[in-house]
Amino acid sequence: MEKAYDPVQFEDKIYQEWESKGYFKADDKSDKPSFTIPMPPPNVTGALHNGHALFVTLEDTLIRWKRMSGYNALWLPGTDHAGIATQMVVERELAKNKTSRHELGREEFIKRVWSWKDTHGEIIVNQMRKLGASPDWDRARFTMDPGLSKAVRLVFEKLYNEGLVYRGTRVTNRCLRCETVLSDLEVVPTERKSHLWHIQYPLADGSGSVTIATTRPETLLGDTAVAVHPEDERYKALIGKKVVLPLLNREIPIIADTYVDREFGTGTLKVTPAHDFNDYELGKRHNLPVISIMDQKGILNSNAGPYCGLRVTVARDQVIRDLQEKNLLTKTEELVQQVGLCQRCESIVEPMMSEQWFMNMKPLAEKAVAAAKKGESMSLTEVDRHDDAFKILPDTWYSTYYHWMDNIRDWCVSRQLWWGHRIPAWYCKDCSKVTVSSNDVTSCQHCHSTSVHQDEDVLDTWFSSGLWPFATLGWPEKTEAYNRFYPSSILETGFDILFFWVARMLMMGIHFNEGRVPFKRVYLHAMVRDEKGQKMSKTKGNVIDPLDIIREYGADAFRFTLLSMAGQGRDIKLSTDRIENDKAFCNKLWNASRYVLMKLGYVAFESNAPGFTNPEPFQELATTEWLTKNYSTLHPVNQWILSRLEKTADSINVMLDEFRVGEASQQLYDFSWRDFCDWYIEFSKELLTNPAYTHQTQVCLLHVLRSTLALAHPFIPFITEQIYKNLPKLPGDSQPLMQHPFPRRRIDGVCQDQFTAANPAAEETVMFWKQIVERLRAFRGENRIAPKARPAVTFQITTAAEPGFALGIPMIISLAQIGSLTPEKGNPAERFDTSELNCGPVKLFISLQGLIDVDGEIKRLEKEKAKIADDIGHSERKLAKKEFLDRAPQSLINEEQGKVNQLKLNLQSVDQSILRLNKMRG
RNA sequence: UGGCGCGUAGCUCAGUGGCAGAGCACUACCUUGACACGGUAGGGGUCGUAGGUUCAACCCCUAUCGCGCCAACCA
Repeated sequence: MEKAYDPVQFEDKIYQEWESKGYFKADDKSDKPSFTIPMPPPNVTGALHNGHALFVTLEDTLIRWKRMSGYNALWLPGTDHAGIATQMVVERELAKNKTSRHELGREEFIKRVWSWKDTHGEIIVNQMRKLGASPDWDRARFTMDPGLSKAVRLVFEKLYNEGLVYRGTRVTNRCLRCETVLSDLEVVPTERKSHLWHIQYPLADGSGSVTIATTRPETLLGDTAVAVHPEDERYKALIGKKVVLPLLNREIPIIADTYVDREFGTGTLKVTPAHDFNDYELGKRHNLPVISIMDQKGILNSNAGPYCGLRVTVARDQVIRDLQEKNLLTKTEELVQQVGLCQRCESIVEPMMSEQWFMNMKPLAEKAVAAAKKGESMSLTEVDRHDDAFKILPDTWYSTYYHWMDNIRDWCVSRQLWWGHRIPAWYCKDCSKVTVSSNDVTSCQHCHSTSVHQDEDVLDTWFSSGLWPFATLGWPEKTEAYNRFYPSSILETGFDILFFWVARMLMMGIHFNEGRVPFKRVYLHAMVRDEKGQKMSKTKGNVIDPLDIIREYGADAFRFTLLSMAGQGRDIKLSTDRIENDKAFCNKLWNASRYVLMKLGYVAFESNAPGFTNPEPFQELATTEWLTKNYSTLHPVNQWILSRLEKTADSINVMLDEFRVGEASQQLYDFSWRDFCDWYIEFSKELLTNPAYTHQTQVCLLHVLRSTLALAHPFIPFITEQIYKNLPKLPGDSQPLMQHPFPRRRIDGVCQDQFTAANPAAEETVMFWKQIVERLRAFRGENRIAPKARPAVTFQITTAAEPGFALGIPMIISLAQIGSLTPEKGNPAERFDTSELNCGPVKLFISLQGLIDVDGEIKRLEKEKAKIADDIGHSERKLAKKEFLDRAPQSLINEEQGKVNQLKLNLQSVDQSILRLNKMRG
């Protein structure tokens, strides 16, 4: 094994091995239980960013864990065609070459996008490999694959026939830059400084005027009414009268509607049904005409009279100038207004009338809510058994989910783009009716005319991603894969696409799979931010490139950082400090492994390495069998580490199941570093010198190391696999670590550990020894006893604690770096050069022999005395309270009393020490 | 405006109704044959604020302040 941990040396090599040997593959015919994660398909345009790194790491950890736990694990990868995003990127490329999609024409443009996809679509996929991702690459799907395209068309047709998809004309959000309509979700409300213009509308009868306040003066050209609140005393008399629309001189009515807020502006509202969602509803209630004043590109049309041909923004300035000239603009206020921006290009979204395809979501949403409610009331294991229920973790997201679902609005699914699934609807030139079909249509189903042409629009990208969990498995065919892997087990993704994607998959999945949910659990992770908590963006220049991180720290360290910071529902502030530390963790594991190998005599590190001889060659023994057979003969330290290992494995299994990944990583870290490295390895150095324990300790070292590597493998797969390769092979060891059984308690038959390792007695014993070591070390530290000094220590022990203490003596001597630890024979109170330490049932007497700074030690003891006195006071006050004695549980009272007794003993010891030291000082 | 989350050591965060924890950073010492990407010891917090419930509150309740996110029809 190489002396230095250098991830670059082996990560790629190991990955190639895994992949080429087919270890990532799921099996359609396996009789193992299935476990499925549909991978959120990244956009083909994308390069790997930290958000991807997070989901890849989380999902890879889960899938590796389940795979090792004996499941037929399928992680189904793929990519998304990402309609607008990809079209935008390719258009930008075209612009660089001074051309445009319009110049190329639709067919040629789409060809270009496909070729772009072919050259760029694999980039991100390969970057995932760098992270160690282990999906079944052979099953990779693309949202515009023939199979998925077929599913999309079929779903559209079915929904149309069910009346859930329909064509309608209404106000929609239109991005003028992208030249398409958008769904509500794709419009990002953003605050921005604007003005509130007060405009006078003269009454038609000449009896005065009404002043309205608006942020969109140019839309007055499309006004079809002025609205006031029916109970507004100021305007009551005007209801039913008419005003003359400034600049156009059209007469429009004054209507009354409670929607109007009397407090805002002037309390009167101009109504422009064609260019405002609320005005549209208002107009519908009052049968107002709808006048569109602009075309789809935002150029004013003939309805705008003299402003025809102007861009909206230009028209606004012109309208304001003209109103000013006519003295109709009475006031201009500053105000902060919310405007909708296009999610993709951040240009202002213009609400305008257009004819689009919509999907009625209510009926589907109701079923998706029912499945959530059902799952919410169940335990995790329970929900896994019901196909009509699912669970959301962390559960704080339920309320958000319900709120959105309960208030769901129809979804505008058509887009005026070229890149995407073309809508399978054909219009007849003769009877002008529409034919919707999943198959290409050559004649009108109504009049049989062959004069038909397909809808020019494509579907919203999310329409196809909504089918992802089942369309990728071959739906509508009931393929073997479909039967085995639907419903999938876990859908893991960022909360930012809960509505865009997760909710839609649930609705579509339940609707098209006989009421069976697409996944049993939804895991939502936090967003990766920079170390200041800001969103990473290229413009801010705070982007940390995951590939740079991997190059510098290795994929494992990066993964471990992401996992340990993936606290639930919170931002992840990524900083390189943290990654550095996790690389140190990997390094620690690496070196601990080298130590174990060295002590097994498996490799010699130095020419003068102490030659531990192997009583039996390790190739010939199975550690678990050996341990099972010899468990009762194991030294408490060996039993202790096996016990710690088992507990850790157990809680890691529980935590991973509950998606408490951060806590699971913490457990792994603490066990590996604190228990295994800091204590067990140190203990083992002493144990190995005793021939009685050498062999069993070697077996334990090997067993614990192997188990730790297995436990850590889902988190940090590369380094663990690499170390594993260097370990002695046991009988039956022909597989790589990634196929090794995951350590766990014997709950489901997958366990390989046959001995019962949970051992509270051994844990207690070793804990006691550790405490003594820590007391002694602290004593040394505080008294500045020279590191090389080896003070002699004697002890007195209670008879209850005596049995077994002898076994701990060499351990304590070794770890506390003392000269000796022997039973106290004389009366230490008579020796001035001895300090006394109280450690529960053991009293330690340390021969100081001029080793210490007497004044310093007295000072320390005084401080300790004060602390103990303080603690005694605290406890005694507590015990003196009648209410406490009456109400607190007896066990607690006993515990408190016991504590006081112990503290008093400690106080005595301290007093004794002070006394002696004072005498010593003379 | 509503919903949710967060405010704990200098920083990043755990945490449980029973005298505050970890990692990093900091200080001192240690180059001990796995590891200086290391070891040992140490300093540091009235757990946002104010009330309440309780024998006991960082934890439960109420109010309040600050930060963040999400959903919203106030032009």
